[in-house]
Formats: sequence, C-alpha cells, structure tokens
Amino acid sequence: MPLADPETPETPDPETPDPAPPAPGSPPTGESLADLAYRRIEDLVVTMELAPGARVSEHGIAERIGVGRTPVREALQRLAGDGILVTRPRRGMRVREIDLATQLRVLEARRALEGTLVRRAALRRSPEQAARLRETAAAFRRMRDAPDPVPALRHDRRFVDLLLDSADNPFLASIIPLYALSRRFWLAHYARQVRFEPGAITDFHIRIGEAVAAGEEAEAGRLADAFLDHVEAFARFVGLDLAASS
Amino acid sequence: MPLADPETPETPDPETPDPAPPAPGSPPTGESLADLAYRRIEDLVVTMELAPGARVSEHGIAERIGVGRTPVREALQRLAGDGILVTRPRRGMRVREIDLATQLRVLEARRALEGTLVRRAALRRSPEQAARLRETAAAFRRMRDAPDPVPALRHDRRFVDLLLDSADNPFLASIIPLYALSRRFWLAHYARQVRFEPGAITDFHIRIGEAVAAGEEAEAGRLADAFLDHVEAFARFVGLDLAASS
DNA sequence: GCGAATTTTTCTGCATGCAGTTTGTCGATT
DNA sequence: AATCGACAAACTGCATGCAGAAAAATTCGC
Repeated sequence: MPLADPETPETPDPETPDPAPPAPGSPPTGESLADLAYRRIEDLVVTMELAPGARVSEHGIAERIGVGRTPVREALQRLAGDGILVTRPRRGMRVREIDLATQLRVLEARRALEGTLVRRAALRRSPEQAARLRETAAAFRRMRDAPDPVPALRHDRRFVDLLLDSADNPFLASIIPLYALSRRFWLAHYARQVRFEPGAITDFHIRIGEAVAAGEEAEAGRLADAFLDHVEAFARFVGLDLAASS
Repeated sequence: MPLADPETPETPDPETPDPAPPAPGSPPTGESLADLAYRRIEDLVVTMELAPGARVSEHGIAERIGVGRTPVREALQRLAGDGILVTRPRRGMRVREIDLATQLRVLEARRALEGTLVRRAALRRSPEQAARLRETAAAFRRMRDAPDPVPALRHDRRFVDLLLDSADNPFLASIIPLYALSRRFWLAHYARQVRFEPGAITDFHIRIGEAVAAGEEAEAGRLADAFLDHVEAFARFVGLDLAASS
C-alpha cells in the first residue's frame, strides 16, 4: 500500500469544509473492503498461513475472507505491485517465495528509504505522535520476551504506520511492503539461529521509537543503519542455510 | 506503479519452461488494458491535459480512452496509491495539485531512492542495457534544444524504466511515480525561469546515462546528487513565485 | 427575487456474468 | 504401460448492473 494519504494537508480544498472524520461512532468500517482485504491478505502472507509459493486465486481468497471478488482483486493487484505476490503473465498469482537474493534486494531498498523515514519522523513528529511512539516502545518492551512473535510483528506493523505519519511524507510509504517481506523472512527463520536472538530486533524497535519520539534525528538515523546491518547479517547468516538446504 | 516485476529472476520457476515472450509478432497488446490505461492517464496528468485539481471519474476516463470502467478503475487506484491522484473518501478522485510543499516531499523521497537506483544500475547493467543506455543518452542529445519539451519528457520515462531494469531491483520501482510528478512540476514551470534553462536537465540525463552505461558507480551517484540539488533549487526558485501568485 | 429544502443526476463501491485461456484429468492409442 | 490428445474444470480479464451516497439542479417558501 503505497500512499494511504489520509487527506493531503497541503491542499485544504476550498470547496467543502470536510464532513468531519466519518463521525466518531461511525459504521464498523471506515475503510473499504479492498483495504480490509489488503491488510488481511498481507497478514496471511506474513504469518505464512498462506505459504510461500502458494497459489492465490481471487475466488479462493474471496471465500476465505468473506467478501466479493472485486475488492479482493483490487487488493491482490496492490499486493502484486508491492512485490508481496508475484504474478506470471497468464498463470495467476502466487505468494512470493522466500530466498536470500530477494531479501537482499528488499534490504537494499529499505536502506535507501529507512534512514530518511526515521530522520524525518524525528524532525517532524507532533507532540501527540511522540507520545504514541513512546507508548509503542513501551508495548514492545512488554512483548520483548513473549514466546509467540506474531503479536510483536503485528505491533511492528502499526509502529511503521506511525513512523510514516510522523515523517509526514506519503511518498515514503512504499517502504511498508518491504517491512512486510522482512517480517515474513524473519518469522520464517528466527527460530533457527540462536546467535540472533529475537530480543535484539525488538530492542532496535524500542530504541528507534524512543529516539524518534525524542526528536533525535541523527541518533535515529544511526540506529536505523545499525538495525539494517543487523538484519542483513541475519539474512546472510540464515541464507547460507537456505541455499544449502534447497 | 510500484514493481512492474517483469518475471522475477530470482525464482526461475521449475514448473514450466516459459512460453517465450508472448510471441514476437503477438497480438497488439502484450499488456492488460489496465496497464495501458495507467500509462495513458499518467501521460495525461504529466502533460496536464488533465489539469491539476481536475476531477477524474471512472466513467469519464473510460470514455476518453475507450475501455471499460474496470481497467480504468484499477489504473486510477494505482495512480492514487502513487500519489499522482488524490482521493477523498467518498468524494471521488482529483489530479494532484501542484505546489511547492508537495514537490519538496517528492524530492525528499527521490533523494532517498535515486542514488541507490543509479549506483546499482551502474553496478549491474548488462552489456545490452549499457548499449541501450548509450542510445538513450544519444537520443537526449538530439532532443536537447527542441522547442517542445514533451517528447523529451516521454523519452525520460523510458530512460527511468531502463535504469530500473538495469538496477535489477524491482523494489526500487516506487520511484517511477515520483518522476512523473517531477516531470509535471517542471513542465508547469520551466518556461518561467530562464535562469534554469531546459538544456541543463537534459545534460544531467545524458551524463547520468553515460556514467551508468560505463559502470561508473560513484560518478553516477555524484551526478544524481547534483541533479537533485539542481532540481530542488529549481523547485524552490519557482516555488516562491508559486506561493506569491496564489 | 433570494435562500433553503428537495429532487435529480452522477458517481463510487461492490457483485456478478461472460468469454477466452490455461491447467489438470482421463481415456484412447500405440 | 507410457504417451499423446481430447475433454473438463478453473481462473483471469473485463463488462455491466445495482445500491447507496454525494453533488448538482431545481423547486418551493418567504
């Protein structure tokens, strides 16, 4: 999902005064079924309930999550555009396989975007966003040693959304699917290597969240770099394994 | 359009030998109507045949380019995701307005991605790609002083596609819509300021293309940085104007 | 004659149907 | 028994129909 763009602040739109956020006690969903489908499928992929390489059909997913084919199709096309699904010309879509080469490309793109993201977030976050970032860090801290990593993964998803809001640049949103692929890669392999204990990743999240909340631009940037070094080392480490076992 | 992903090279797919590129003398379109619609609409926006702020309806566009509403809808949603169109919840889509604040955000994101893009392209381009890059540079040279800038703009679009192919990282593709917005901004304002003559931009393209073709990573990176400095200076320069006149 | 309420139009979001392919299966032929 | 070919099922790409909501047009009240 590149650019959710929840109302561009630069163009206040002279024509209508904005009917207020769809009413506080609004209908259950303020989002379209396509948006819902996107996030649901993303989650299925990241948690590997939809296994790497699995075939994905519009009809199948539509039944699984209980909506029509149209919104599912829209979600699938976005996911394919994000590289989370791969589509062969006439043959349908599959969940992207996990492999080291792809993961290194993902990290290459993350490296391009992530430093800017956290630096700008540190620079531009509002006081409210800073507070939420601190809450997020605290939540990570509570989850630090939980046995099941999936809740932390889902929390991480929201953390990234918050960073993006704080950075106030919707054009950086293309980093979101990269995180999804990274989370899946990590989930697929973290158990294998004690050398990279799960807590280390969470610690980075905590420290980045706090640095951004504190407005420490340079420190946030350094942490993001160090984080990527760590993640890349992890990928290469388990990647040997991956190449050998296939 | 993030990630066109013309067959991922990392996953050679053991199942089928690939039915050859849709046949050389294939049916007129090797692409879907939605892809065609995307590019067509992108072009309409960049050339401002669809003016900034113009309302865009599925039906209207469908009639205009002669396809059904479904592929148009898919294209519009991608364009909205790319930030080229903006969509207010239930109120329809509009062509994004042109303003300095947005343009600076675009350039911020470009700065994050562009260096990586050209460096990797220089590192990974194939001999064939290098040849095509040189052809591209030559074509730019021929167009350098043409009175109508639109052909050069369209050529630039292909240049970027070629850089992306060369960089061999589909996850960098989110830069494509940023270029579209940059081209439109430039087209909207280039005539106003003789201080930034059109040829300067073309010169950057030429030099970057040649550096990438030659495999000069560091030089390509430096040129990309200098290019962005120039483009940002241009944006700020005409932006004063923009703010003053509105 | 001017503003406010109401009707009409237009548009999005979604479901569904249809055609052309592609994939998978099963049977016939060698 | 293996291979090839025909048939059947499934799926994508696209068109279209329908409901609800917003925008525009129109009419009504004052």
